[in-house]
Amino acid sequence: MSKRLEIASILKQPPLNETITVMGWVRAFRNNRFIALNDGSSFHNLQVVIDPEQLDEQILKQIHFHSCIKATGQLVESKGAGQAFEVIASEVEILGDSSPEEGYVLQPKAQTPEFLRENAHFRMRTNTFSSVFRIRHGIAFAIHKYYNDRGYYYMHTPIITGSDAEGAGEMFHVSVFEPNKAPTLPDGSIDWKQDFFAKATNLTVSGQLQAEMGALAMGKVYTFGPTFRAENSNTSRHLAEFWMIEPEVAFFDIHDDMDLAEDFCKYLIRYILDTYPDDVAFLDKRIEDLEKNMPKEQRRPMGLLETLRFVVDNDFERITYTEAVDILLNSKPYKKGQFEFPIEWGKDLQAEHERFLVEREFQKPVIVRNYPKDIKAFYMRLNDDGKTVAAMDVLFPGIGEVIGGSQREERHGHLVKRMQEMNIPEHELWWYLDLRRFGGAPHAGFGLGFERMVQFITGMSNIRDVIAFPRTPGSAEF
RNA sequence: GCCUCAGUAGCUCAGUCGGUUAGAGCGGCGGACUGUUAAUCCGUAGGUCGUAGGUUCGAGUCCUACCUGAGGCGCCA
Repeated sequence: MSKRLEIASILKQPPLNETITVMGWVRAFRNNRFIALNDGSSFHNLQVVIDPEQLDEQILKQIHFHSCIKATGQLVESKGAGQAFEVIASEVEILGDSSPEEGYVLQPKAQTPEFLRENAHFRMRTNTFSSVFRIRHGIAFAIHKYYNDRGYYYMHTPIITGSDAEGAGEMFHVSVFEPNKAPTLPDGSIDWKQDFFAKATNLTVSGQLQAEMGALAMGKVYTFGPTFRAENSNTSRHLAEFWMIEPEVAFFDIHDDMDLAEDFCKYLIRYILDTYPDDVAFLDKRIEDLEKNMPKEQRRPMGLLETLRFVVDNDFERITYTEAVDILLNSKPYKKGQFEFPIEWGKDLQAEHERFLVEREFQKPVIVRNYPKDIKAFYMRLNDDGKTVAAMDVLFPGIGEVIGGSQREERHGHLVKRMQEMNIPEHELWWYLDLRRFGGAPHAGFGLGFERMVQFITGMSNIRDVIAFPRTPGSAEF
């Protein structure tokens, strides 16, 4: 019996004229004779050629779209034009039929992402989704490689958190109480002291505060883990469960932080361009085909591949919030009254404003820094002007904010004052304040939305299509 | 949470001004095919028109509510 080989390794080093065994899923079956087989090891298929007259009729009938088969035969140079090699099968075995008659619904044609999302248990068998998930893996790997190569330590921050003050929106509660059976105090409120952790707990919305402990001891750390937000956000850029990367670095100021963010983004894109060129090329072609049928104004200004290369090859634009406001106030859409929301120093930039800056004014990624303190979180470092904080957002074309970060407030007095102003209970974050009282240091960090980066690199328009199991309001299937 | 649009065969869609038996391509099923590239060709089956009400002689088509999905906004990564 010949050894089973993966298609990726066969294409890399073809064992020509040897008898080999391959296993995989049928992507196409043409002319009763040609099977395009894919085993996921590579974007590419291997053609298996069968002789319908020699093959058992029962087996022939089970060679359906996405049936799983095992084929043994000689690897030869292909007589056809579409591929270099093919296997002349002497033996074919059906490992798993996938009969449409029994209800298999996927078809060998373009299918909508919405339909495939409803059939998410099968969608990785398609070209598009297998490419997306190979690239997703590649980005995850590159993240660890990037930080490991630079002396950062990977830190696991808690998924269940006891602090209610992380300041990043609605949280999912974690409790062992049965609904409506929770013990209550005389005033009717729930007695969390009787719960599993003897306090109210939630799923984490950020590992940043804990990562700061690491940075102020180990110097350079990063987290990469699941993050949960119970916000009722219904957009193509939001998930209730997503993955976030949060580097946190001692002795970094806001400029070091921006340098890291830019270098990191470019590294990830370059890594994927270098490592998964076939998958990127396919996704590039996919978007080109999709946009053929769209009106010009809805198309991207550049193709996917072109956009990725452009981001890698050009410096990100860096401006302050105050400069951004000035640019917007002098912009054509503002003067023509085309913005829906007002522009005024002190108000947060709306999506339409960010989009103008990134897609019209600069036409490249933009880092906006030094936001008014009143629209940002308590832990961001107050600038000398007393009005702004050392915060920065990295804005990408198409998907908006990919990174949000800041230099952290390391001065104990300043931090306490901010917490009081913003009604953050000091006793809950006693340890966070202690980090400023004992051996504190300037430090900075940011959070990168993993799925948003995957979205950007793959060009998928909905974030639900770059995570295997999307969790969104009203939806937790699979 | 707000706004807009959509829901017709397994999938993607067409269905005119409210009018008789609801249409196509793909897929399925049956057949043909020794070089195909989402193969092609011939034949064939398949629909309670999202759900519930309402208007009307008559509703896929008009109205109301709800459900589901998409896009945009807000919130954010």
